[in-house]
Amino acid sequence: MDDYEQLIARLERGTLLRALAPQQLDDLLARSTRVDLKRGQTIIDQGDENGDFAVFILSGTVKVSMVSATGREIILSYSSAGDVVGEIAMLDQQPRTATVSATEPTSVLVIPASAFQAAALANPASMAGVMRALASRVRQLNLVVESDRTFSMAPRLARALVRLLDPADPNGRRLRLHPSQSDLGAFAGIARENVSRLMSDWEERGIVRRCDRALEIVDREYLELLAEFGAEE
Amino acid sequence: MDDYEQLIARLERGTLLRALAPQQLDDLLARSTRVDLKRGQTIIDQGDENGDFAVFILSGTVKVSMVSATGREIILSYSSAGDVVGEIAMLDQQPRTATVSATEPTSVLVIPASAFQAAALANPASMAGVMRALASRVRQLNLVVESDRTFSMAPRLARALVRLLDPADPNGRRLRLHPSQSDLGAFAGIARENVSRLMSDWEERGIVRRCDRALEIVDREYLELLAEFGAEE
DNA sequence: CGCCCGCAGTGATGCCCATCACAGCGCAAA
DNA sequence: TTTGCGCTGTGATGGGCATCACTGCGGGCG
Repeated sequence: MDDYEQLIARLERGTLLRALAPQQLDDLLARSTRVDLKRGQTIIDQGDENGDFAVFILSGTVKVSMVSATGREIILSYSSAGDVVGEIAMLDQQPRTATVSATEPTSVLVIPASAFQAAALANPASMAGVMRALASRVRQLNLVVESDRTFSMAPRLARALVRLLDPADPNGRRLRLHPSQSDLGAFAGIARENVSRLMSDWEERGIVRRCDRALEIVDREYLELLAEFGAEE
Repeated sequence: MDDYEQLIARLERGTLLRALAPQQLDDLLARSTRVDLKRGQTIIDQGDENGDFAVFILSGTVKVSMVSATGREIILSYSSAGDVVGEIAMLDQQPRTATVSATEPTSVLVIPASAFQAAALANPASMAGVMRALASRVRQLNLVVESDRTFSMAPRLARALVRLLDPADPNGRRLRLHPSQSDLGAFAGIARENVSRLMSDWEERGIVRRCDRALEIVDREYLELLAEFGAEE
């Protein structure tokens, strides 16, 4: 395994396993398997009963989505290198509620529940990180519910764009990835046509800009205000 | 402390601390303080920075709610004896995102973060229960997002009622508590007036019944189908 | 007792937004 | 090149539901 060092470097960033001691990490890696996904390929399927593994993202990006009873796609989140997905079903032994698929060539580490439990036993302190990660997921979802219930289209789309900003640089104007308008709609909870209309509007008002299929935020502060308060003052 | 035995009995039911050994439980109880709440009294305030405690409910019921940017109330959940609330902020050290207040006379146990951490260190296995509880919260919230985005009023209200059914008996027709129509609206994400309209409709169609301010489910299966699939077939 | 306030019912109004429909457009495969 | 497909822009339409406005009701409190 020649990119072992690289794996470790990635793991250092991750929330799940940050606190593992080196030999525990060795053990975990030995029990896990690396999988390379092509664009569009899924690693977890909604409804699957055998949810006995979690997925650690080594590189690339995945989208976590579900198909509602009416057939509409709902994108819950995008996750990229260093994140863990699929731990919910692994923890509570219920069927998968969401589908995880790669939005670009992506490699992941499939961690079986047994390996996770072994790591938890060997180093209980590492579970604090897991709990923190879960707590922030709950927090994030609370915000989504609030936004869905009280805001109109524009603030919701603004919030979706803010969530796509690279968390690494707090003043950046570049997005982590550039989904299609359909996906943006499924992420923000609005119809695709209205994504188009809002983007046109924002572009001519100088809030965003589009250079060859990529979106760039011009007035980040405006979008953040909109995302937080739901209206321009 | 004469109702000590009773406390223990409650704790046994709880998800948070089920796995604690007796002497660890003693320790946790010694570090915690019991608080009795009157109807309407709050124990956790949205926005509060000092989120260094969680709340274990000994008896009674609380509602977990937040006030959105537009001033509308959003009820995230109702919790009753044996549940734990407020652990999110305790785990991730962020401000409180929700308010917790009693809907009836309620006694709770305030567990400081330090006591929680001590219990975690003393008995790491107990953390598995905490993680499972958090996982099911995430799962529940995913369902709420799905429901908000794809269903119309009636299925959303149906889902709210189903969530208020007593989880203890799986075929029961009685609700755990009987909120006002305003609160039902805030729970289901619809306007109070429409709760009224839907209830009238359902009552004359024999789906629910109202005897002196209390609501009783008549056709539970109908509501469950509506809640799951969004339309009657 | 009478007052007031919170809760419930119900119609009218309007607007936000999903949906339908269709037209360009770039790109990849045939 | 031609065909087809996925993505994008834009108008028209209609319905669902929030909101407003008002009435009635009961119960707690002065």
